[in-house]
Amino acid sequence: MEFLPLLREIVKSYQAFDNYSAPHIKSMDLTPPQFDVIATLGNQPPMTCKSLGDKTLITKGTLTGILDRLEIKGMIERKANEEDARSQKIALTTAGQAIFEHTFPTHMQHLEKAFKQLSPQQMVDLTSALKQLRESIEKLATH
Amino acid sequence: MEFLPLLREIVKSYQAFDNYSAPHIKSMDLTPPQFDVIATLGNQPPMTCKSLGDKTLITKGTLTGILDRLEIKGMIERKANEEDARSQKIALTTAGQAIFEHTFPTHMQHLEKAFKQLSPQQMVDLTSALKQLRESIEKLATH
DNA sequence: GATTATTAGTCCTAATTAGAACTAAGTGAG
DNA sequence: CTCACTTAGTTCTAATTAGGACTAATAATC
Repeated sequence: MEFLPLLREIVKSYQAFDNYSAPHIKSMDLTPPQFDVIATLGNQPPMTCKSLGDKTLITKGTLTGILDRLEIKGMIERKANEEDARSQKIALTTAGQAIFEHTFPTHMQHLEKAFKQLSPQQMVDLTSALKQLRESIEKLATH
Repeated sequence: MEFLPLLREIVKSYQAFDNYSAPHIKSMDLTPPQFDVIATLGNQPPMTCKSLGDKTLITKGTLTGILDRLEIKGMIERKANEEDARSQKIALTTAGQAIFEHTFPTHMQHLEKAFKQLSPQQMVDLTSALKQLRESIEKLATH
């Protein structure tokens, strides 16, 4: 049971980050998943739902609703995929692009403050330790 | 922007853990928050919603619904609080206690496997690095 | 080439989520 | 004591969440 403090700390870190990030995103009239989608589409060629879901870690059933709301807000559009009629290409509209250009840098600056306390070396070390743990968890999950 | 890999890794680690943990909890006919509540009440004297929410990091509006469902399942009961008529004491029923005794150790064993790859020292280091980061984030959030 | 299997996305359901409004009950200042 | 303030929980709403059923289209196999 010596792993409990670590587990607890992972959960609390994640939630602390969320509690810090979410109000700022809300002040831009977006929800966190909506911002995530806009940020992922920004400065990228249009992509399929599948690809968007893989990058944002949002499952397909959830993604449909998020895209519906962004479409109503006029920020994204669904276009037919020439190469594969099963799928679509999701792209930012001009309005969505403008939102991206305004909100993305602002939010990155907001987040950067939270990480300023760590040295670059600490960030590298922490990242690689978490990665090792994650990969060992993922290995088990596929069994 | 050097913090992005770390941020990404925190999110992915958290989700990897969730993806590993959730199916096992579901196999015991509970949802993750329901299990969280049972585990928090287990081997503890009855506690108020407030206290339960603080420990599980579940907000009060959410907690009401989770407790409703656990009450319907006969696992918890809400009892009047003698000392303060505004609040209640939440307690495991006999059935809930039995579920706790069966599912808690089983799930701990399941989780332990995921952390076996890390040495005790690595766990301590990782925990303290995350804690430092979290505390610096929390300091900003209170502004 | 026909059949089978896989893939992409939508729709549906049950549960969670945060936050705000609301009620009831305790606390504190005068 | 009385009025303002705080606290505990419920209720409500809009959005997310995962997962399964479903449709349409593509790929794979024989």
